[in-house]
Formats: sequence, C-alpha cells, structure tokens
Amino acid sequence: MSFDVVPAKSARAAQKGQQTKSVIVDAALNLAQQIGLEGLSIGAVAEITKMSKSGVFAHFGSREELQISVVREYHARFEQEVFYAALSVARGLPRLRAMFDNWMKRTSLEIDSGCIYISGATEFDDRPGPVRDALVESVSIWQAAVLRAIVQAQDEAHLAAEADARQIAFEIHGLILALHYEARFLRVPGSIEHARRGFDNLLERCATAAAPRPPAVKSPLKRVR
Amino acid sequence: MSFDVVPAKSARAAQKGQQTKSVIVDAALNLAQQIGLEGLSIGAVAEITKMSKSGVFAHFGSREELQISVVREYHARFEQEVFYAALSVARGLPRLRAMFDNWMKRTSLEIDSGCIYISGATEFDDRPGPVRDALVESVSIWQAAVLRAIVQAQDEAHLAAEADARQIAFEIHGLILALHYEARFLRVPGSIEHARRGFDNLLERCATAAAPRPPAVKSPLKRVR
DNA sequence: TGCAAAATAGAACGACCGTTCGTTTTATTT
DNA sequence: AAATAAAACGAACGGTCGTTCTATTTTGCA
Repeated sequence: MSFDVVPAKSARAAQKGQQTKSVIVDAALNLAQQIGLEGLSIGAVAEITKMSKSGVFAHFGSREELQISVVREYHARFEQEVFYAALSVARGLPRLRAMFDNWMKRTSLEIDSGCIYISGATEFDDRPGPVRDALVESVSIWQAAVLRAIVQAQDEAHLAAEADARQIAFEIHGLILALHYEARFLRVPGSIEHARRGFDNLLERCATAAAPRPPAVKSPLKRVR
Repeated sequence: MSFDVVPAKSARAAQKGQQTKSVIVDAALNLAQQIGLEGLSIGAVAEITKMSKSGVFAHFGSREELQISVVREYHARFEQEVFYAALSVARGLPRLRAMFDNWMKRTSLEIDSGCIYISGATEFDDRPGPVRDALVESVSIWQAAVLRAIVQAQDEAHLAAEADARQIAFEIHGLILALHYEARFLRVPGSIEHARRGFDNLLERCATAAAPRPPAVKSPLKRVR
C-alpha cells in the first residue's frame, strides 16, 4: 500500500509528457527572463533540463511554439502574482495600489528575472508573427485590468470622476517602465522610491475628499542634492 | 585642371577607408534600429552594403566593436537632433519642453527605427561587457543633460525650486518609455497625446507663478470613452 | 505480463554565425 | 610610372542554430 503522489482528479491529465513539458517551459521561462525570448535556444533549454535537443523539441514542434508557451506561462504567473493577489484587497484605490505594488515587485525586485512583457516589446515591435500576437494579447489583457481598477476607484469616489482613466493608466505604465529601466539596466539604487512617489503624485492630482489616505510620505518635493 | 571633390581641410582625414566605414556604420545602425544590437550580423550588413563579410569585418576587428560603433553613432545623432537642436530655444522651461518634444519625435515618429537606448537596455541589462558600458555611458550623458535642463528651469523660476529634479527626470523618462511601448509595440494611436499631456500634468504640479504658460490644452481631465 | 503508444535519445542536415588567412584589387605616395 | 600601403575579396574553419529522421527506451493500459 502506498500513497498516490499524483492528484486524483488529474490522474489522466498529467501523464509523464505534460509533466516534463511543464519542467521544460519552466526552464525556458527562466532563461527567457535573462536573455530574452529571441535568445531562447532549444539547445540551451535541453542542457538545463538534462535532455536531448530533439527530446525538448518534440514537445513543441518548433521554437516558435516554445516561445509562445513561455509567453503563456509568464502570463499565468503574472496574472496570479500581480492581479489575483490584489483581489483580496478592498476594491477602489487600495486595490489599485496593491496592483501597482505587486507590479513593481515583479518588475524590479527579482534580480535575475526581467519582465518578458518589456523585453518582448522591444524584440517584437517590428517582427510580426504568432509570438508577437501572444505578447500583445497578454499585455492587452493586463492593461484592461489596470484600466478597470482605475475606473472602479473612480466609482468608489477615490479618484476624481472627471479624470481620464486611460491617461492615468498610461502614466502608471510609464512609472513601471522607468523603474524597470533604471533598476535593471542602469542599476540606480533609489528607483523604487521614485516609482512609488510618482504613483503618489499621480493619485494626488486625481484625488477626491473620499480618497483613502496613502501611507504618509515625508514630502513629495525635495531639492536635488 | 579639375575640381577637388574632397574638402581641403579633411583631405588627410577622410581617406577611402573612413568613408566606407561610415557607410557601414550607417547601414548597421539602420539594421540595429529594426532588429536590435544583438540581432546585428556582419553578414547582413555586408549584404546591405554590397560588400564581402570579411571586408566589413576588417573595419572593426570584431562584431562587438561594430556594435560599439553603432552605439556611438546613435549617440551622436541623438545628441544632435534632441539636445543641440533644443539649445536654440530659451533656457528654462521652453528649452526643457523642446528637448521633450524632440525626444518624443525620435522615439515614436520615425516608424521603422526603434530607439537603441531602449531596446539596448533590455538586451544588455544582464550582459556585462563593453557594449553595455557604451550604452550606459551614452544614456547617462543624456540623463545628465535632462537633469541640467530641469535645474535650469528651476533657476529661472519656471519650476518650483523645492521640487526634486531627479524625481521629475524619472517621471519624464517614464513618459517617453510608455510612449515608445504603446506607439511602437502596441500601435495605440493616441500615445503621443498621452505623453504630451503627461508632461503638462507634471509641469503643472511643479509650476510657479513665473512659469511660461504652455500652449493651452482643452482640459487635462476627461472621462474615459 | 505483454503490447501499443508515447516519450526520449542520437546522429545528421543545411544554414548562418564570427573569425582567420592568403590573395587580389584599389588608393596613395614616391 | 613604379613602388608601397590600404582596402576588399573569397574561401574555409569551427561552432551553434532549428529541424528531421530513425532507433531506443519508457510509460500506461488490457
């Protein structure tokens, strides 16, 4: 008599194949976060997973399909860690702030893991095809979620109803991109504080009386050195 | 008797070699703006310039040196079209605005020419070496120029003296990055207006009484759809 | 336990890569 | 015009790439 390691309900779904496939995708995602989707090579993934090139290849049928699988996997994790994790927070401004916090962490904190949505954008902005399509789809879904959270904050009267939600989403996106650039590429130390303060500045501009107070900041204005 | 085609003062400097070298760098830059610095291949450049691979190679001694030459060339053009072109405008806020305008154009308008400072950042954020160093150096020079322009605007009392110039520079950078992302990758139509309005919002927050009025905008606040 | 199917390995392919080398062509100077 | 130096070529090398094919192993099911 022995305990069944495989969960009962997925006994049929998770055969050996699916199992190693997810191992491969995991390794490929890690690699892609370091060297980009274009830098992904089947040989490198095979070496990491201690498999043969053809063994890895057989699971996808093409490098492109592997890249797409990586994008989908990143999408799933991003959705989980940034979006779903914020759903436990009260809707409106608190949730929007939680989403931004999670987003910042995903973007900058994890040292050796760049954001595929960002690196992929520059790799595929002039390269049509299914990989680009997968990227655009994922990013668009996330951007729509951000927009929804902003509108909800307006509905809750945490943000001015007259504010242009799209404009706010654009500026928030900019803060994340600048954070990614300065923290990951330039390795500037204070980047997270710059991003967080930018977010506060943004909210202050669109604030209403009913808005929940942000965790007090010293002063958004400070002379340079 | 015949006219000398070569300008007198550079008769010795611009031999055949330098001349074709600059042709090569020009072609390589165009290519790098489309497919990135990592995607640059000597073979592709040779094909474009109708030269042999080894002929191209001989001018640089290594692919890395070619990439560095491309970065330097981009730096020179960027400096010319974005920075120097703004020096003719009055210092302070007008000049800062001119720099931002030029920056926006370089970043988004030219359809088939991405910004190497942006694509290079994601390609080399985890890849140490001389190419990365060249990129960081160029970007840092430009960022310092932006910071200087902001401080000058404070000195002219166009921006509040208490404002954190670095914070402003960070947020401006974010607007440019968001513009590049949404215009070039997502192909969203209204991106330039979003960036421009973001810039106005930023200035409004740090405005002083002495500040020159921006070219009147309808309303920075507008409900979504 | 035996058997079909699925999964993996291994070798080989053509293509392209950066680089080297010896030769030939083109510029420049004497 | 001859001599010298610079520039460009063309072929080849070793390597990696994605992909294909065939053989072998492993797995899941009757």
